[in-house]
Amino acid sequence: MEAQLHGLRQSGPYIPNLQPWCSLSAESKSQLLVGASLEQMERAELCAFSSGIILKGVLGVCYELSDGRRVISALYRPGALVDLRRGERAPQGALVALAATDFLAIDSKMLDTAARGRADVAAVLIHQLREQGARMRDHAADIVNKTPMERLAALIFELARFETNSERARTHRIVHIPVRRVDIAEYVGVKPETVSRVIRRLAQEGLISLPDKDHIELIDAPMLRQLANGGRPRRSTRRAYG
Amino acid sequence: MEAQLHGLRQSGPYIPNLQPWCSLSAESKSQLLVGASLEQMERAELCAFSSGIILKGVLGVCYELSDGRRVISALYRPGALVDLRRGERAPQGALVALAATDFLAIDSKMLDTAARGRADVAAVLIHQLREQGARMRDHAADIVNKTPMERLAALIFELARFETNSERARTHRIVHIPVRRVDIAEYVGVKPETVSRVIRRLAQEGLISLPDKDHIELIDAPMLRQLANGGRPRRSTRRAYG
DNA sequence: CGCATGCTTGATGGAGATCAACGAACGTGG
DNA sequence: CCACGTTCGTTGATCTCCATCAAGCATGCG
Repeated sequence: MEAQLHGLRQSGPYIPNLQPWCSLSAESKSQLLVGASLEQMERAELCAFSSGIILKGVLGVCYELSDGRRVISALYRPGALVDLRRGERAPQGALVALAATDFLAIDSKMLDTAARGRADVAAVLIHQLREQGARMRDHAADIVNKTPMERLAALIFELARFETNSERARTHRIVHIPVRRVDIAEYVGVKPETVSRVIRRLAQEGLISLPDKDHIELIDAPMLRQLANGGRPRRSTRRAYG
Repeated sequence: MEAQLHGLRQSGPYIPNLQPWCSLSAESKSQLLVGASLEQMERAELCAFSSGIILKGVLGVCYELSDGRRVISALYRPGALVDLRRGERAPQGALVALAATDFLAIDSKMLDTAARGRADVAAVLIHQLREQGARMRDHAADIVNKTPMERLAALIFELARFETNSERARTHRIVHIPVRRVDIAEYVGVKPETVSRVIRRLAQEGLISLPDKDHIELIDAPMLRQLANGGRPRRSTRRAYG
């Protein structure tokens, strides 16, 4: 329950060999590493930094409501640039590890300086911010007015895009679920019990299968995609073909 | 229901005299205006452009689900930079006017060029993208696991930050509601009937008053803020003090 | 007026939260 | 090896809040 802040350990910070970052020039990379630190975090561990790059694992932005409810408003996958700063107001929500995670914490001022001085850094920054804005809009659309089944279907496709399972997902259509059921529930806005029931029903209806608790195999991906997009006949027709 | 695309009319495009834009240099302003067009849109009118600046009114990003459900995943207020582009994939959601709106459509390539060549444009772009990302995270947290009452309370504060009522909001704490009830419902993820009931209950409990249908007066702003943050005793206690 | 649009109110049912208990996996220590 | 505790996931039974359906108003406009 109680997560603790973590000091940096003795490991060499490095720019990951992932999508947007590997194309940066050597000078840009080394400039970003000035003042950067490699944070190796356990699950449920809070992160005090507000900008950086995910090297491995999953981070989430967690809001704690006054009465104890927790919600997760954003997920960050490996390779994602995290930048929680906002203009005037103080940032809201806490950056928390949802799994064992390596995080390259980048000094915010250095990030700004690099973006101002180097065109490739600025391009990557703008690209990342745009991409994440689009993902947040998609996510908001997913959770605003969809049934739990549709939300989970959409989440499966979101997790399928994670770096970790790009190979397996493409070949065997197996999606790794890197977070706990509770985190899924808090991200899509249902209760863990409902997550469990919905996944079971998706398997019963033949859309997915469950090799183990951490993996989901896509059996009928087109149908699942249609479900994620809100394409259920009319009313939810749960046991229509039961 | 059916919105139609709109051609540009004969009016002079101009950079608005609003917050982030008025501080740009004259050269940057004139460069952004190359290829820009002033779109004057009626309510429910679609916008074919994916980047620009709102001069007046409200725009929303609207997702149409396969079975006819509509959701609004983002709101843009006057002064906001709209940039719906995403990296690889095609942008999702349609830009639609939720009220009579003046929109300065900016050519996407020109926006990129200006951001690449001019530091002040890049700074504004990055600032806007960060700000909107933060707002989207807040919004996702608002709609994920909150009661309709809490969602509406949060929405009132979001609308209070709109440019239109900055003066009245500060003096008399009166918030202008620029969109229809249906749009509110589709944005916060409830039905119009529920919006109506919740607003009535907020007024009954003395948190707000309703001068007319388009305005909300904040009577007990701290309590409303606490409600928006999820601070309801335990269970919703609707008729507890009936 | 006659019709359309938008907002509100009431009555009802159902989907998901809630409460409670069980089961599986894992590590620890005797 | 087994007893024990913890964590996480699952399953079942009940309840309640919101969607749904339906109708009633107010306003605007031809």
